[in-house]
Amino acid sequence: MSKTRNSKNRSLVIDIIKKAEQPISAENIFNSINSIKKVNLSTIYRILNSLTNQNVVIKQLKQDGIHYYEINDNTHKHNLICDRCHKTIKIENCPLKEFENSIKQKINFDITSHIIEFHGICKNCQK
Amino acid sequence: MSKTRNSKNRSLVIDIIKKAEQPISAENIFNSINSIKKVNLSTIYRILNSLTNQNVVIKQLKQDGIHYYEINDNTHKHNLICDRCHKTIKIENCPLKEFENSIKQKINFDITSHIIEFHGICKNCQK
DNA sequence: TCCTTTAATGCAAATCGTTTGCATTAAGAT
DNA sequence: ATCTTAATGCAAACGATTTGCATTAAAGGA
Repeated sequence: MSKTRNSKNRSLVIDIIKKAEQPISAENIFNSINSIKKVNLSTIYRILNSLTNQNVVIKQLKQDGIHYYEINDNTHKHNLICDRCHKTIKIENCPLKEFENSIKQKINFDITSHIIEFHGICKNCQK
Repeated sequence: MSKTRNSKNRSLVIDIIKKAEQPISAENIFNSINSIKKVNLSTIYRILNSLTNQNVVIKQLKQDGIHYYEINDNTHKHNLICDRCHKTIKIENCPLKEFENSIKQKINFDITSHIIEFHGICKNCQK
């Protein structure tokens, strides 16, 4: 294994993902950094893949065909995506723990991971 | 609205998706049809998009970056994907109904749809 | 049945997010 | 300060899907 160097871009990317507080796309990160200094998109992708492999961030492909990244704080969370304002709301408790247990008991399928995409309309946008 | 014609390819595609009994990709369908008669991939995509818009089939983008199609029988189901044999197991009852209600009550977010991707190891492959 | 209309198709090129090869630059260990 | 090699920029490639355009073939009416 080669050692990961602490490049400026790498820490910039981490900072931006942290600040975002929502899953954020490569292009978004690219734009954020580019407003400060010039970077190449492929650099962003390489950094993101490295961060993903090292479990620093979690990568999820959403139904819009774009990968979104968020900090991996080792808690299992899900997001609610508002289809009107496109904001994402974090929810802390995962509703599927018991379900996964019951599936294990019923049909002996061992669920090791799950990805959910919730869509709907947030409180504000319902007005 | 223009009227959809009952082309041979269209009904072939529907048949193949039905027979598959698993979510199936455009390329899979393409190969199936091509073993019988010559078709163009873009034709398959056009048929699939038409079927999706007419709610005849349901389209889901999975984490592998490929769209999978299954017949829409208007029941809400989910699939368990075995990461070893890559088979898909259908599960009939959705575990998220109560959860969605509780979210509505707690934070007044109105969940209109959700997509789940369960991964794990099936009964057979655990041996 | 033959005509007419227009949806369906084939083909090639375009799209879009992401990845890769290669030459250059710069971390960070010695 | 020097050396090794990870990080970067740039352009080209990638793979799934879409699109433009010319051609073919359903399906309704004469």
